[in-house]
Amino acid sequence: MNKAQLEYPYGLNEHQMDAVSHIDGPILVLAGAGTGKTKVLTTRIAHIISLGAASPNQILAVTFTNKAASEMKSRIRSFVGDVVDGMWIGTFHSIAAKILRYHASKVGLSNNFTIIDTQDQLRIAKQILRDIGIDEKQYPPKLMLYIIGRYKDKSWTPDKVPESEVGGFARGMMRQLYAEYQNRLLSLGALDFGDLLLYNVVLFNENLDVGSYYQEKFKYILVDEYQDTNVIQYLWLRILTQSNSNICCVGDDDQAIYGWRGAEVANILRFEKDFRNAKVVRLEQNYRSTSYILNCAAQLISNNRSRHGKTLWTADSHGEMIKLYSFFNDKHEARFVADEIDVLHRLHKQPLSEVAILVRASYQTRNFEESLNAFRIPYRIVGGTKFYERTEIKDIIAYIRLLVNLDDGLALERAINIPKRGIGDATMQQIYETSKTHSISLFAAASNMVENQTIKGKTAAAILSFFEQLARWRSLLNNMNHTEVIDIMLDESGYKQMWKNQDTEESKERLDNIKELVNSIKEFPGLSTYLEHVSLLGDTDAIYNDDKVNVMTIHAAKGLEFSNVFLPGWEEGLFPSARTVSESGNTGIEEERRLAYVAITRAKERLYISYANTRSVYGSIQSSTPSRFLDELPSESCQDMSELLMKKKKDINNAQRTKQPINTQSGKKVEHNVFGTGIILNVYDSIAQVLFDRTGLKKVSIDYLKDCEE
DNA sequence: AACTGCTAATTTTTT
DNA sequence: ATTAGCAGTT
Repeated sequence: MNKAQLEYPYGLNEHQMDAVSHIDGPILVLAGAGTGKTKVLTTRIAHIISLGAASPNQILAVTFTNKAASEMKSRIRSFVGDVVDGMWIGTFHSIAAKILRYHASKVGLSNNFTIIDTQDQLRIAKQILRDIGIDEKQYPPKLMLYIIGRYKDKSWTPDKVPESEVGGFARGMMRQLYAEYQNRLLSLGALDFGDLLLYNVVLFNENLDVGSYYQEKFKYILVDEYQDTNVIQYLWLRILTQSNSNICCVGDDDQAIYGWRGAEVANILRFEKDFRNAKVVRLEQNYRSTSYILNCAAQLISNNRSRHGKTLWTADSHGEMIKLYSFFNDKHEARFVADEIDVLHRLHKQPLSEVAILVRASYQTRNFEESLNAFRIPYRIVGGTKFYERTEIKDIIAYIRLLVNLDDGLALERAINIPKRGIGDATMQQIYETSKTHSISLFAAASNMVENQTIKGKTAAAILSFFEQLARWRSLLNNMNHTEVIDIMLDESGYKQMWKNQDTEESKERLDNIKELVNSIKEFPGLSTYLEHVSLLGDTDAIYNDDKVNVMTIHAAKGLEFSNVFLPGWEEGLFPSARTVSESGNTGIEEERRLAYVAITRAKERLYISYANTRSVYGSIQSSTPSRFLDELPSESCQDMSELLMKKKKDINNAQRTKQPINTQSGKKVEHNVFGTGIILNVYDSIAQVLFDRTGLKKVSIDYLKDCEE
């Protein structure tokens, strides 16, 4: 324990105390990795409450992820108890949504607007391009959405997009496409993520009374990860701080990794100019990592030019050197990592939850899933295929959206023919046309067309019976618990049956997911509350306290820490990513370097960095050179393990050559000198999983096994 | 309307 | 290596 820490309340050091106690006026806390920034934020809020400087509902704390928000909440709760429930703590988007629901009508919205996800956005974008007659191949809808997203990040409504920014997409029609996109969303009663803040700013600007209400209301504002804010978030904060500027922004310019989605590092770099009389506090003492790890990170990031600059230090010891490895290919790399984790777990008694594999691109996780499986090491992919992005979950949510609002066109489009009811593309196209020409919802259009026989026969009957079912389920909601209604709906609609009929491993898993979904709905008072929660959830945000290895992208690892960290795939083209380099040049390289900095600083004790000489990408094999970032690591903190590894391999090979190869088929009976007889379950890279008669499941090298005759 | 089999595009990172 | 989208078939 550091002596300086004991001299201040709350167990803070001098600089942390500075950041906590200076509550009046703007303050920027430049908090390096592992310097206790969450502690500062939470203690600061507790401090404000204990001084009586503000009541809980006058405090606004914004974060980027739900995870960070709930972490903050629970830590504040430990200081002040349930008072925390009255505070405005949440992501930029959830707070913006909350405000927007209160004042929706003032910006021409209905307060039961739905928040749509990327898939819905994509469908709308495709429709627009098709209707206007623009070739999807030449102008991809994804790119169109990306451009619109960046417009929104800059707070440009369609009429505000500058001429210079219309660009080459669809021969300069971007502004028109954007306007059309906004119109369609409005007619669907839907908002995308970007709209939440966009309409907030419009709301404040066009209704000064609303703006000033919130300016007065929020006495203290705290912002986490300020380096990742974009222009509109910055504007939003500026508006809210107009009457008093008690704003505390915490961030680290060296950890700015979201430039690609519109974040402006400039926000944090010019804080002192934006907020007059701003105090700046630097937190430079790191409480997380050994000095080898810290030196590594510091040396690497010093290659970046645009930064505030700070010097992290630690009172911790050297620890172990950073281990560098080179492998023949990506499979070898994955196998080594799994093997080493096995050693860390069994020999060094490291809990698996203290081990993380952090990758640059999510497709890299595949190899690790395979190798960890082969070693029977439990793992979790954090933020992989997210729960709420699974087909079955999205289907059911579409059904629920219809229960809440029949006019939800996107939901109807999805649910109407799942399970198959015989309502196909051609019919949907007709319904869609009618709804557009009469400006009515898809539901209304379909109902009318069935009634006046524009649609006839089997199709009409199918639509009618589905709509009648919907009406019935909706009426059940009046006198029945909403989870029971969902259960009934899943049965009567034939949705569950559809998966049961498949009867595969996959369909069973889907049915389990459905169960889990229905369970989670129980915790909400009503369906609309539930939908709000779901639509704002970026990742699963589950609380992970079971003992599993964590596999995730570096982006997903921000804010987390682990005793043992593996950083595979440090190759040119992958990390730094070729795409970033070609799109953003040197700025891109610097962002990639910050990403590397974030990755390294996740490690507390042991850090492994590796690259593979060849890697299979798109099914074909590509060779690559080591990442330039490897050259930027200080050699005195690193140890090149490749040679050692080569030697070890050679020894094993030699040993194997002298021995008689044994039959290693699964199910084969074998004998071991120490463990006795057992049965082989599987073999991976000369390591066999054997179920021994006396001692149970063990992993042993096949070199120590011999055939056992019965 | 639903199914089948072929081709082309895809992989950065996310609220 | 997978998958979405498409044309042609039932």
